Amino acid sequence: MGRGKIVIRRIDNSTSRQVTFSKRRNGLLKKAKELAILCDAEVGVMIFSSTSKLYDFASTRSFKISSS
Amino acid sequence: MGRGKIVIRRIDNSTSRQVTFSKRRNGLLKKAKELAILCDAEVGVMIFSSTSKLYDFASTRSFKISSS
DNA sequence: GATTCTATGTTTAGATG
DNA sequence: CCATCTAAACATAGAAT
Repeated sequence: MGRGKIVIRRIDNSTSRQVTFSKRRNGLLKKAKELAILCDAEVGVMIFSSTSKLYDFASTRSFKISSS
Repeated sequence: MGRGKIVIRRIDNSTSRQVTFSKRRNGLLKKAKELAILCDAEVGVMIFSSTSKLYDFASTRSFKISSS
């Protein structure tokens, strides 16, 4: 993607890491929503930034937990 | 993507919906892992298929929940 | 139910406001 | 910190297996 292949490994430069976090976080949340809608699935995503700020998505108000 | 643009709306055909679920589920989990590694973030994803089968990913063994 | 193929649509790295 | 641009990398619809 973009100008140059990247390797999946922690990004050392903190500025680049923050920018990539912002972009990919939005991308992940978008994909989660699409999966839930397209496939009628329950999807939950939670992301904590390195500064512990939470970004999340849930396809329903809550997950029903039950024993099977 | 693929041969023809798609609209984000529940896929009516159950076979197509199942195939798309399989592909996009893997795509979402992969993106989650990449985000966690690249950006040093905590990421958790849980996906329940329409038959309630669970597929998930967590960047750590557990999330530490605490009041702020 | 997952996987392979391939044309095409989507995401995104890096640079720039 | 977020928005936009562009080219290149990546994800994936549809068909077939």
